[in-house]
Amino acid sequence: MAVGTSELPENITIGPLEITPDEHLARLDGHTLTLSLRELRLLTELARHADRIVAREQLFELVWERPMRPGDRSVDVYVRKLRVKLETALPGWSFIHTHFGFGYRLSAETRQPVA
Amino acid sequence: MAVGTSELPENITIGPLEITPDEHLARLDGHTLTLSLRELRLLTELARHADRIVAREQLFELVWERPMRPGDRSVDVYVRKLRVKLETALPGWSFIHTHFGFGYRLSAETRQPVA
DNA sequence: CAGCTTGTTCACAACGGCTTCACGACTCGG
DNA sequence: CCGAGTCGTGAAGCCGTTGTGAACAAGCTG
Repeated sequence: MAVGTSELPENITIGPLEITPDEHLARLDGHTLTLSLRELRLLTELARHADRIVAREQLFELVWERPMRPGDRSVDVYVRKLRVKLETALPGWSFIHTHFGFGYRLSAETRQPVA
Repeated sequence: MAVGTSELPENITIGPLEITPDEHLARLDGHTLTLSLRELRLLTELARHADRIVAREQLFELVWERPMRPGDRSVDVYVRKLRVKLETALPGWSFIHTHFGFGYRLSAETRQPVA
């Protein structure tokens, strides 16, 4: 596979979460998620920076490909949408973690021990 | 693998759905479906890409073997016809899933937990 | 030719996605 | 414990996409 020409989005696995940006597809626990374009792109960017905090502004620019206007809440709104869909598809796990004043971080964590 | 021209269609099984393109035949839950040529070909192409999203245009070109004109709704209409026949033959399951802005995806899912 | 099936196209209804706003809950420094 | 700023959340409005029923044309069969 040629690497480096232009950043090809590749498959990403974060615990039970698998993302295949090429195919506009994300699966959780084997179950295909129904995501809108923005939702998928946001999830993809979070996943590409898994376990690291991504600043809200950086996240916006990666997904929306334009600078974020001050006070724009779009990222929050889409984080919410993703959280709902992820929680629905796989209850008991949490993926998107808020870092107050900084941004968000993606990592697969079980809220309860997997009993 | 060469793609497209001379590939012999093979039998495909997607959950309770079995397709035998050779015999222009599709069975659902043991029940033989009555499909027109277009319907069968559409279903077959969806099945060949099971669990993946097939873009509307790609689907059209696979089935109609000519480029899709902008605004052509044929795929939608035939998806509808297939959905009706599939639902009639096996209520409670859904097979053809819409991915807004991209296309369709075939996978066997029960709407209600199989209690 | 009459009747049926298939395929195509259209028009309108219904739905989904994106953006923005409003308000309440929360966090943190002091 | 307070206040300012940040985040969570639900909903409205607009618009493009998809769902749906039906009309119409073409071909086949008896």
